[in-house]
Amino acid sequence: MSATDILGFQHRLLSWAETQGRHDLPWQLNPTPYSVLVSEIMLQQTQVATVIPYFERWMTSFPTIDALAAAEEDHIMAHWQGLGYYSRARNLHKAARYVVEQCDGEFPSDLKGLECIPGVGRYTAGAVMSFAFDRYGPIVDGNVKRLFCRLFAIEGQLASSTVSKRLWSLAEQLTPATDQPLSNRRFAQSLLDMGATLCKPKSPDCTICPLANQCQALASNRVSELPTPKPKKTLPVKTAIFDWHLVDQEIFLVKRPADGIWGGLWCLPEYQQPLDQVAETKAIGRFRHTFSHYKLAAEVINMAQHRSEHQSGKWFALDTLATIGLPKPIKSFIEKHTAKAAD
DNA sequence: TACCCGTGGGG
DNA sequence: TCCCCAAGGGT
Repeated sequence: MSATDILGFQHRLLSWAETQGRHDLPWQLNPTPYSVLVSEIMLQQTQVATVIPYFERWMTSFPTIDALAAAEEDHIMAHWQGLGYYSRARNLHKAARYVVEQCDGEFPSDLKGLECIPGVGRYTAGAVMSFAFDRYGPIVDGNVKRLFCRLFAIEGQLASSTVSKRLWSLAEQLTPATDQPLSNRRFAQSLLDMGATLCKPKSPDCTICPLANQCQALASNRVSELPTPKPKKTLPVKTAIFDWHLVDQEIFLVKRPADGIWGGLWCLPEYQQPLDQVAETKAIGRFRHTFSHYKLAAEVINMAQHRSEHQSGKWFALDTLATIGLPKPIKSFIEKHTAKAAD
């Protein structure tokens, strides 16, 4: 694109966002590097409406990066419970300690420095640059990918290195330099707003799009075909057995290791063995759950002799479960099977 | 590169 | 019900 085309793009985009963009999201109110980081991590692969109440609670409980760095992991996980992708919460804790201990409490204000923070990749580094510092920080997220793939009629898998390089290259070119009159913060927000509310995955509003004139997908009637959809795969089904011990309104839970699914959360003890190899069991119930990459068919039983094998386990009073993090399906199962006690 | 990592909204 | 996919990062 010529320099004139780039300026035209930037001005049409920002002028549209001035009236049609989002200006009242909680993390737009008084952005600091810390609040921007928290919101960006929460927003990874998670919808805005879902994040808002989590963000509000988080900033109330952990208002500063020092408060977060000093917090207990269980307290942190309790605040993340239900958001999913729990490594984000653990990384955010690491990030706080990193900035406090390695950076003297001061956020790096350049892309390279930001990408050294645990859980911060190229997108998030650009977002912090733009939103927190109002400086040059190109961003390529799902919204930008969709918008650019249509504007420039880019075909091919989004995950491929060629498409990825092309998208980042475009973002670097189209993002205004730090010292230009255009605000980097407003530019980044406008890109996201355009992708999220106008250039939507399904039924985009091309008739009122200020960029329709230069949209190559629209010109060639390929808007619905771009970006190129991912090849779909059928999810494998895994089975799991969970052990149920409920005595005097207390339940026995085990803290899951950090690396696997539901890392860092408290859960019913899990067993992989076939059920018929376990003696003296009582059926409690079953549930199904779909993850991003597999389906889980779970059975919950009571195995009297197995509880003592879990040194890491602890008993929790049912009315204290809100103070720790539990996997959503486990929490739902416990609530369902202890509901009668509340009446 | 492709897989792992959650949950919920909306068509 | 099924499917896509959401302000991605780590490995």
